[in-house]
Parts: sequence; structure tokens; C-alpha cells
Amino acid sequence: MSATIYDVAREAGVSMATVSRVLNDTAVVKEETKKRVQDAIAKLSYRPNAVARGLASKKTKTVGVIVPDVSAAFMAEVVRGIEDVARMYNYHIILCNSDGMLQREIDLVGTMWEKQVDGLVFMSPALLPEHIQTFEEAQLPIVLCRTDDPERRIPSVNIDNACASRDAVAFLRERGASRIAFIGDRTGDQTLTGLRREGYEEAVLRAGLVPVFIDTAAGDYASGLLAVRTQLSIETVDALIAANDELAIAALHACQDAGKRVPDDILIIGFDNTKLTQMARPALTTIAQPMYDYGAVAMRFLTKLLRDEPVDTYSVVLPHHIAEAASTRFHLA
Amino acid sequence: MSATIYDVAREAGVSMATVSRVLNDTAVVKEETKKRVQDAIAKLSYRPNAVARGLASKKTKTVGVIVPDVSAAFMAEVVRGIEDVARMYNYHIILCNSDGMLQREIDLVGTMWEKQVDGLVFMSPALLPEHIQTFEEAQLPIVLCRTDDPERRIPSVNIDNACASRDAVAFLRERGASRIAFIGDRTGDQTLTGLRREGYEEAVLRAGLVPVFIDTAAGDYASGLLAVRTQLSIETVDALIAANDELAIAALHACQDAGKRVPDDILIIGFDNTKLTQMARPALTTIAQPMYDYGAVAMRFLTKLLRDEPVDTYSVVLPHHIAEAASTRFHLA
DNA sequence: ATGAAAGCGCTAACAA
DNA sequence: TTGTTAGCGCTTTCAT
Repeated sequence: MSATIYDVAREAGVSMATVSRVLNDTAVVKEETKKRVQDAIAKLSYRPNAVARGLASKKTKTVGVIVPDVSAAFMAEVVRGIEDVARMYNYHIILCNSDGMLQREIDLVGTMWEKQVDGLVFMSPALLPEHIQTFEEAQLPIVLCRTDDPERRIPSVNIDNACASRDAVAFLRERGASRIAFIGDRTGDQTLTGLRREGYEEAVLRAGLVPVFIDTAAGDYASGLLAVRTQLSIETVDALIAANDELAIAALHACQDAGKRVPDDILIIGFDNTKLTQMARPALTTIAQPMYDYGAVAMRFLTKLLRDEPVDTYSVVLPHHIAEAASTRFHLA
Repeated sequence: MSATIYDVAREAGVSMATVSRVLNDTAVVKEETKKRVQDAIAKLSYRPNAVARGLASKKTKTVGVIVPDVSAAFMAEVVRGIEDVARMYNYHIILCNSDGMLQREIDLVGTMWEKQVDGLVFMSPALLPEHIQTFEEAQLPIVLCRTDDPERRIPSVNIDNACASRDAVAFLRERGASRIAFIGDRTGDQTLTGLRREGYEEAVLRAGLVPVFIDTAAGDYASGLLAVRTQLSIETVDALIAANDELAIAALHACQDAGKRVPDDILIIGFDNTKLTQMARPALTTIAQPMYDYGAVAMRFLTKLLRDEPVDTYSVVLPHHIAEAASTRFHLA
């Protein structure tokens, strides 16, 4: 059995309250007594029990993080951002994967409540009324991350996806493209891909061009490869915007396999700026999102909520930009 | 304020002990009373407070997971495996990044103890005496994951890295390679890359060939690209084994940039089998490691320790195999 | 089959 | 500046 605050008190010849005071620096303690207490702590190699502390103080210094799937490159980076900021503010994170399944998400919010987390960072491809209701019942400070709440009821951190797509269309038109297609899934990533698709469609129509949609079964490489191969007459298109980088690489390879040269015959632009883009040949132009910052900003936001610091807005919009690489650049050296 | 076990007891007209019994199924309760209790629970939408439970039972149903960096593709996949199995056994995970820094790792084990985690899954590029000492002091069930303990003092889950490298050398020789180089870093991933390098060197020497080492500053793409460009006279080599997939892709691109064709002029083989390998052109042959299983097996192992189930061995060795793709295959269709 | 009561290790009034 | 004393919400003997 290891030492308790009581043992330390006895060893130092003071009351447990005093020990608690030097531990938490919650009241002034005479230098000399403080020294005695610290010596006792060292001697017994005492460490406070966070569970007992949590029960007594009703604060666990732990936040829940619910993501669809950490093993996705994007998510992993976001989680890293969350954890870094959490540590900075002395929090730990309990990480849960929901696979984007509503019931699991709901259950998780419940078990996170049971664990008495101080708050929650929540990521999901689409926000439903059920989510909102669950959040309200949970009575927990929650920050949405890369999860759009159209009605802005829950604090959130996002980029402007539709705008990003419009920028991509403009970018491609500047480079001479006039038949621009969009490749993305209509199932899994609903809202997110939806916003990107909307921006694309709007920009294309406004330019007097014809939208071309390539629908994939999911957002991964294999789905992308299949969709481009089966749905696209490559001759009819001179540029491609993908809903994420993995799909962009799939499109790139499908085009190359069909004998098309990128960027000479067709321009390709991805979404997210994961590491993958640099590892493609040609390297992929992509709409860069601040992945790490997504997490970092969301967690920072949450700490503000937890400390009742003032927040200027309930929906943070992060900047995006187009990171240009070879896949949209003619005349390489 | 939400309901406590006491409220439920009053509502059901029983004692809190009885409520606890139906909650935990820890003793027989008459069907009728059980029903009353369950109704009361539903009516008050009562949820047990896990912190109080943890304090009373000394079990938190939480395990700590310490990894160098979740944002690395490999780690993220492992973490996913850990979390899946943890959930299966009703555990949650507290995730921490150490960046492989010893002091941080030591501190983390300490704070995980404070959080009263029931156990720990630990990953680190190299295991030092300080680690062992920390683990012993912590008095926690610990399972090492992809972390070699040469003296087998701590339960661990690994593959046979040296053997895998030997297999790779044999594989390349079968395909006619006779000047095989190894590319990896000598700094960060010490032990792990070290084992892989040893296996390579041993196999090459035994075959009467000359080892060629390309040392990188780190294990990432940029370091790999630089190292191959500056250190390798590509003419002198007809095959390359990389310490990980990212380095393999870097090598691939460096070779291509130098006008060499893969696999025609030079064979390349990676290590780990991350998603990257499929997204390279040509697709990369790689030494496949069961990334997800790494985590899953380690966590399963830990649950056995936590439930005092018998374990047949303290060091699990997972199988590896060579996943062949275009980068070592001549005469593509 | 059920209840009473004593902790688990700490924080936080309230006194002194 | 320090000590005393209640809890926090639960599990777990020990009785009944």
C-alpha cells in the first residue's frame, strides 16, 4: 500500500488540511511548515490519488475525446493537437472511436459522463438532432471539432469548406481548366463532403460550366480508384477536385493508369493536406487544412470554457489555403 | 445535480446496498426488488459515478496508453487496436504522447499512477534501465508493445525484427539482387531500427555480400530523400531495404529522380505495411507487420493480467510476412 | 435476500 | 496560519 495524505500529515506533524494546502497551493502556509511537508512527501514518495481528488473536488482534470477513427491520418493529427494542448493545461484525454455511428456516439457521451470528464471534444462527420439532445442531457462543456453545426448551438472549430471548394475551382480556372469534376462520397462523410460539394457546384455553375460528379462508395483509396475507373470518361474532363487527399491520389493513379499525364492532360487537387500529398508523384496540390491546429484550437477553446474565461465567439473558423504542388503545375524543371 | 445511488434506493424503497447489488450483479436479488430498482434507475435516469466507484473499489476500468506520437500512421493504427479491445472488455484508455523522451515517459508513468489506471500499454523506440526502474516503482501491470526488452523482464508484444530483415535479404537475393543496401536512422528509433539493421547485416555477410548503410537523420520522408540523394551512388546498388515505409517511398522517389527505374534497375522493399505502400507508384513491397493486431494483442494481454488469467508466455512474438507488390516485381502486365 | 455502517483518499468549509 | 470535521458517491463487510 502506498502513502496517503494522512501519512504525510503524520510524518510532517501537521494536519491533512495543511498537506492539502501545500499540495494545491490553495492557501498560504508558513515556509517552515511547507518545507516539513515537502520533506515528508519526498520521504514517503507520496503521490496524490487523482480519483479521490476527483470525487472530493468534482473535477477530474480529464476530458473525453470522441473521434470517428484515430487510425485515419487526419484524425490522428488532430488528436495529437488536442493532447498537446490538454497537457499544457494539465488535462488528460480519454480517447474513444465511434466509427461515426450515432448510437455509439450517444453511448460514449453517456459513459464519458459516468467517468466524470470535465468536458468533451467531439468529432463526427454529420451532426444530427439526436446529437444535440444528447449533448444537452449530458450537461457537459462540449466543443465540436471539424463538425458542422448549421444552427451554431454548440461551440465549434471548423474551416469554411464551401469557400475552400470555391477557391479550388477558381484556382483551376486560372490555370485554364474548364471541365472540372468533383469526386467524393455521398454516404459516410455526409455533411462534410456535402459542404465541399456545394461549394464546388456553386462555383462551377456561376462560371457557366457544367458540374460533373463522381460518387464514391466511401472516402478511401480503393473506393476512389474504382469510382474513377468506372464512372469517368477521362476525355471529358480537364481537372479534378477530390473531397480528400486519399481520393485525390486514387484519382491520380486511375488517370495515370488510363494513360493520362498529370498535370499535362488533367489537373488534380486534393483536400486536407495530409502527408500523403508529398508522397505522391507528381506531388499533389491540396486544400490545406490546419489539422494539428484543429485539435489544438478546439482543446484551447474547451479550456476556456472550463475556466470560465470569456470567449469571443462560439464558432471559430480556421483559415485554409491552397498548397500548390506539381499536380497542378505545368512545365516542371 | 443528478441522482445518486441514494436517491435510487429511496425511490425504490430499498437500501443503497441493494441498488449496488443490482448494478453490479454482485449478489442475488429477488426478481421483484430488482425490477423496482431498475424502474427507479430508469425513472431518475440514474448513472453511476465512475469516480466514486473507482475510489471505493480501487479499480478505475481505465488503462493508460503511452506512445511516442499518435500522429504517426503506424501508432495511430496500433492505438485503434488497443482501444477496440479495451472497449470489448469495458475499459477506457487515457492516451499520452511521449515523443520518445525518457523524462516525459517517466513522468507519464507517474501521473498515470496518480490517475489510478488499472494498467499500462507502453510503446517506446528503446527500453532503458530507467524505464525498468520506473515500471517497478509504479507497481502497475504493464505490457510493452513493439518495444523490445532484451532481458524479457516486462511482458511484451513484438515481431522478430532481425528475422524479418533476414527474410527481406533472402527475398531480394531470390530475385537476383546482389548489392543490397539498408537505409535507416541511427538516432531516434535506436533499438528498433537497430534490430532491423542487424538482421540485414547478418544475412548480407552470411551471403558473402558487402553491407551498404545509408544513414538518415530521422525516420521520415524528408530525411530519407536527403540521405539517398547525398549518400548513395545508385549505380553501386541493385536493391534497397528501408527501415520503414516512409523511408522506402523517399528512396523510391530519390531513385526515380535520378533516372532509375523501379523495379527494373533497382528493387525496393519497405517495412511496416502502412497504407502508404499501396499509394506509391510502383506500389511498394514491404515487410508487413500486423499494426492493428499489435495493439489488439497487447491490450488483450493486459486484460489477462488484470483479471489474473493465466498467460502462457511473457513475450508474444507476432508473425510477419513480406507483402509483395510492384516495387520488386519484374515484367508487369 | 436485504440493510446498516464503515471506509476509499481527498477537498473545502468552518473554527480556532 | 493551522486544525477539525463533513462530506464526495460508491463498494463491501458484517449482521439480520
